[in-house]
Amino acid sequence: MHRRLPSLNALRAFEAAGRHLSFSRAAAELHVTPAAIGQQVRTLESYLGETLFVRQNRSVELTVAGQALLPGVSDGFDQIARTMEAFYRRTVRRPLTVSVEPNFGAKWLVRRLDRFRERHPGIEIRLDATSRVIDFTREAVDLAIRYGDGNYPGLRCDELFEDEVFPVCSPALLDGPHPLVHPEDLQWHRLLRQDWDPNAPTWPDWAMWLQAAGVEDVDPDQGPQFAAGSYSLMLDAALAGQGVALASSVLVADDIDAGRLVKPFDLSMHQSLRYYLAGPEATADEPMSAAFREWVLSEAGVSEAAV
Amino acid sequence: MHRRLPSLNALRAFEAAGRHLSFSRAAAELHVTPAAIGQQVRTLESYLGETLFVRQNRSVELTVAGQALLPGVSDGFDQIARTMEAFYRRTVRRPLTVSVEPNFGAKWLVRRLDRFRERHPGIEIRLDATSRVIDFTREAVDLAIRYGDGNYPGLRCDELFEDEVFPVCSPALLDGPHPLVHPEDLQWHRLLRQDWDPNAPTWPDWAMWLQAAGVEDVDPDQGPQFAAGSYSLMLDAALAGQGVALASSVLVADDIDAGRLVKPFDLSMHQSLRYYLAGPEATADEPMSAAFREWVLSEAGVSEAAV
DNA sequence: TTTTCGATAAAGAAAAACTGATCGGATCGA
DNA sequence: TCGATCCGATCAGTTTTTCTTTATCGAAAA
Repeated sequence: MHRRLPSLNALRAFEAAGRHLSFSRAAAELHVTPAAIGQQVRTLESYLGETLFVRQNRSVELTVAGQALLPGVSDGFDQIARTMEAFYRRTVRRPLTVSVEPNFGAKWLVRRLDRFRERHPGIEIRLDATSRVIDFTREAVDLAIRYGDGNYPGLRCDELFEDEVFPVCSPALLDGPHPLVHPEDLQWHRLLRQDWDPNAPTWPDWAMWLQAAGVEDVDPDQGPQFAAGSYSLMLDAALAGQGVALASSVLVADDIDAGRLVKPFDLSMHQSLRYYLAGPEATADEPMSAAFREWVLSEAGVSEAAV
Repeated sequence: MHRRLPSLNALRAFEAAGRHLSFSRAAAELHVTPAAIGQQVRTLESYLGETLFVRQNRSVELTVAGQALLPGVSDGFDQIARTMEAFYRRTVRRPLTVSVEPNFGAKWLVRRLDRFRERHPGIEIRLDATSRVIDFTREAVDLAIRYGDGNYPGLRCDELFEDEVFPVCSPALLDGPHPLVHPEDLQWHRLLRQDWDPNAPTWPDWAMWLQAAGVEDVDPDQGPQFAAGSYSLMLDAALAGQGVALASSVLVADDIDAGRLVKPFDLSMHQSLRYYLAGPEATADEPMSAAFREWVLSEAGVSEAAV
């Protein structure tokens, strides 16, 4: 079977533009710029040797040739799209179960999952938020994201992030009666404190940070306390301007980017523990696991090759 | 209408591979390497989160998922391919008429036209071999390739080649009893001579070349003569080893590349006349004309931007 | 008249696709 | 049993394609 097909991307651009009778709307549908549509259409016209659109200044319409071409092409893409939809639905789809450290899941992963769904519409993710150690041989878990030292024998393990800990607060606190300029200024503010599960890896506490900062006249034991596992409550308090929290760089990155939180001092405490993605070697190359790993590493800004 | 389609190229690779049950044959069909097919299929599998082929060591077969996906996708591409074929056939297709200087047409253009057809299956070329001056307003000619000075007022004109003239002969003459090493050696060989139409642009003759080479004891008036317009007969004689011809670089480039002719001396006579592609400004941007111009310029090794 | 909207052009950047080389396991013939 | 061969996998590097960015243009709308 010999098919003489033009560039399929050009054909798709033409089809969308012809259906909408607008390069801009076609561009919106395909998530590209109108210029890209224009170029693709021109490529197709050059390939065919025939003008497909009459360009008016504020609109386009199909030429006779374009009208002749559009319906069949639309049908073809429809057919393919229907097949894909059926495939997404009909195939028995085992979800990919990812066990995720709860704070990381809430503050980092779930906000990005939409992008994964967009990229891999065939893969359904099932999240399991826990810090438990996973026994992959016994539990129906495909991958786990954990905070630790990366020493997980027998598992395929990829580093996601380094981590450091530093104070964060609402930007409102920078403007108040006692602006946070030097660490000493913390004496005027409440320190939001996190209790730690004695069995789990912990972060530095305020006493350690204040010592590293060389500050002596701030009481590390004043201010609201939050139970182990209530990290996000503590962050909510910080977001609400109720005090200054010691936070993990990974977990506040989004809030800082958005300007909801600020980092008043430069001093960070580097953590030897990091976030890792771990899973059994045996399933590491299955498409679902591989796709998730590749995606999460690229979201983490780590090219997989560099690991 | 919102379609969630994977990469269309990946889908096409999968379809071909599934139809042939072989990456190699799919690669042959799509004119790429098997490695490319393998990567495209892997991309699709990662997108879908599902293995589509079972790889055996010397063959592949479809998984259940692959079997579910293939028929619908095939149908879609078939539909598009049928539409394209119908479009190529049904649309009233005015051929693109290109008037071409006869020697250039024979020695350069026709050998390359297949590549144009492959790139633009919708455009039919009609060649008109003549050296006449074309009046585009009166004759049904879209473009012309001419040998001249590029001064064609009112026309869109692009330079194709510079030209130079030098002796060529069959490689057999290099090994004979009187090998061609220095211009003086020409005295042992026949000079193939071309008469010129007194009204047309001419090339240098042997007398001019011998003078430039500083050779005096070779008679420029001995050897077979060929009538104006019989340039290709003269070249055939040279190809057959019957003598040495004065040839244009453009018109013998292919024969020299293929080793059928050689250029025994370094001395070339530079020509101020060149090959040009010319056509009316008004139609220069029509898809057919633009496609031909772009193609012929790229074949000539001239990027259109540089003109 | 001025603004706005949609299309266009050129150039450079980003992403996708492909090649080429190498490896490795069946299968086939001797 | 041993090569030789075939087919696919993989990886790095490169080419090609595709896209964005920025600026411009002309008619329609305000």
